[in-house]
Amino acid sequence: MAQEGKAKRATIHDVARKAGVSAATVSKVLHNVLSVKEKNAARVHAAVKELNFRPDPLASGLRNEKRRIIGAVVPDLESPFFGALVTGLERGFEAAGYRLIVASSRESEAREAELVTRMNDWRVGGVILAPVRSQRGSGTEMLRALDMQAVLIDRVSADDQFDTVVADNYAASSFVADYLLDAGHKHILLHGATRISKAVRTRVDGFTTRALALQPDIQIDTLFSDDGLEAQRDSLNQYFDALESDGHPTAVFSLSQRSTLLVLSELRRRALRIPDEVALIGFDDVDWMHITWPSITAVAQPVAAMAEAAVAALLARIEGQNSGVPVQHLEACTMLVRESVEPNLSPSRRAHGDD
Amino acid sequence: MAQEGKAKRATIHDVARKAGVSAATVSKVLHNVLSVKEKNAARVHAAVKELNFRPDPLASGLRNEKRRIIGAVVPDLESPFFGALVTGLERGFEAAGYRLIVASSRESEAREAELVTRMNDWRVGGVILAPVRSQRGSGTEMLRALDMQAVLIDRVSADDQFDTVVADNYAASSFVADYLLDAGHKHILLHGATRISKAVRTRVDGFTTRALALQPDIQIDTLFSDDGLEAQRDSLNQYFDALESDGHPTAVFSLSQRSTLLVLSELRRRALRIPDEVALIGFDDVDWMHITWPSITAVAQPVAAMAEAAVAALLARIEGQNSGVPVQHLEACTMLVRESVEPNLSPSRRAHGDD
DNA sequence: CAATCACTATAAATCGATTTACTTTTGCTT
DNA sequence: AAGCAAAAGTAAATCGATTTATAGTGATTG
Repeated sequence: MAQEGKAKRATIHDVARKAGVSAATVSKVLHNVLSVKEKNAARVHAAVKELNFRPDPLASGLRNEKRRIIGAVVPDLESPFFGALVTGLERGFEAAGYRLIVASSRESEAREAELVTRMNDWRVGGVILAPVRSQRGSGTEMLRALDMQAVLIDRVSADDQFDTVVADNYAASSFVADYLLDAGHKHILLHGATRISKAVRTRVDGFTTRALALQPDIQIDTLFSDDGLEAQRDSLNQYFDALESDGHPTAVFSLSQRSTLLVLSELRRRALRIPDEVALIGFDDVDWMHITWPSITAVAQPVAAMAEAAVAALLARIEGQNSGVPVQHLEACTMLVRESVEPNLSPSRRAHGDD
Repeated sequence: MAQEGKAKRATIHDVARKAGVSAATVSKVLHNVLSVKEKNAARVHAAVKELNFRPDPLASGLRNEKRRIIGAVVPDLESPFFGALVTGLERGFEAAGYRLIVASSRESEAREAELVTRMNDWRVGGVILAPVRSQRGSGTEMLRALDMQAVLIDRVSADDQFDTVVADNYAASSFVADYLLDAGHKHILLHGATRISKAVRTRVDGFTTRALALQPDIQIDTLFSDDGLEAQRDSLNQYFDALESDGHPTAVFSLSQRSTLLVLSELRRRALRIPDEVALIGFDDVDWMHITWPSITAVAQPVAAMAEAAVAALLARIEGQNSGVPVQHLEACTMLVRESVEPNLSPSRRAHGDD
């Protein structure tokens, strides 16, 4: 009993011997092939239990062309967004009887390609790739070269070979424009604090297009910086200093979580009251946003829906139900209305230059 | 050329044929065995390159007893702590020539045991397990039963079979006591906002023991709640309401990230100035803490050091350099001094009941 | 010149499950 | 009871790399 763990693993042949049948029969029983007599099946099951047998995935994978394994490559495992995404993917694939292998490219294109190659070595049935940069990166190229099944997610636009899944940044930002203009804002700052990616560009587009359509004379300032914390604080600081004489924006649309953090910090440092003096709305919702005071109105990315869509799309490809042209799945974002934007202010309090 | 990806993968025999040698020789070349003539080695390398050959890990794993693969099981991939931990582990093991497979138990003990079993099936060389609850959970039991090499991390105390790696919660909390008492605080709230775990209990112990030793008449309130957001806000609110008449604590030691968030929120709602009226120090450091205003003084867990220690400990076991009794690795935390605690206040401003 | 040693190289066995191709049983019909 | 199709069972091939046991090749030595 004490040495039980030391004993060599039972193989399918051990089970066969104990059950008095052949290895082939055991294999059939394990795979629910019907052509096995009740009696033998029972003996096999008993032997399996007694010997504590589990098939060796290496051996079984060697013979099979494809395995029920999916690989996921994300740029970063430390961010809550990708953490949640991976969790959702894992849940979805496991429900369908697949295993998920997760790896992080750590924002490196070279690693991304390397991981895709490795996953091909492991004969995964397919890959969910969240590329470092866009769908034209080296990871995607490798997927193409190796002729793998894959779904691209998050930092991509439509692709001519792979299904893609992205949050509907455009519609969400467009809605933010509606919301802020409806609340009476006429001078708005768009603030970004990351390298300008496909997603951020789309957010700016969506907002600006809609805002200008609604109100051609609106004043939209944009401020981007990705130089590290100090430089970012400085640039925000300088922006507000420069404005002092002709009035400040009455609302800020921060384009990422990090940006929201920076803007919030700057507004507090200047003792600008939220939402009275400056309203704030952020893209990306994070746990602390509903707990600050005031709580922050934010656009939540549909992580769960994105994971689900990606799972469904990849499984449809793998299991051959879908061999049509690549589809782009746009998942709708949700705006979580909290306290940092006051709806329907009287226009007078929102006039320009009345400081 | 266009169909290249479709072509069947090259095997070691294909390489052998192309190079005009046997498969065994190719294998030797790939493993840097010296007994191969320069000329043949060169031909093999050429053939490998030409056919774009990569050994099939399934086939090679089948023959070998153990593979250079490590499994990591963490309770949660959405938290920045475990995200960073996993990233550190991955970096460490890859530097040593091992691959890391990551999976999340999603706070379920059953899943934890299942994942450990699965990793054993995959013949990992060892496992890094961050248990859901403690070292006496089902994952650890499974590790024992399967006689696997493993290192336990984070939510554990010393174990009699496995090396363990934990942050030195006791020393850090003890230091926080020094720091707050040195700053003149005499009434302190300890606030927890998660299920009481081994780690949190140690934090309370460390703080209380030290504080009482330094100053026996100190007033330490403790408040714990894990009932969900609203209940947590309520309990904090009630605590402060009840105190109104006989003065409030002049400092709060929040015992987790979430707790810091809740306390911060409540203090702001009550318009209590930080650090003038109430000082705040938190266990766990998160990105937003150095960006709020005022920024939050916090104890940072040594994630990188923990990952490094776990990697080193496991590799030492696997590679047989260490077969001694299990060791507990205590990694020192760092206190990041920011603005939410004012050092060395005059005692008068800190007196009780002067509101 | 035969014998021995050191080096290279390889054929074949091996790992464990799956699957193919084939044999044996069983069940049913006439 | 013979005949035959369907069902049940199995031996052996297979997947691809590694490794063992063995064979070949020179070179060196007694």
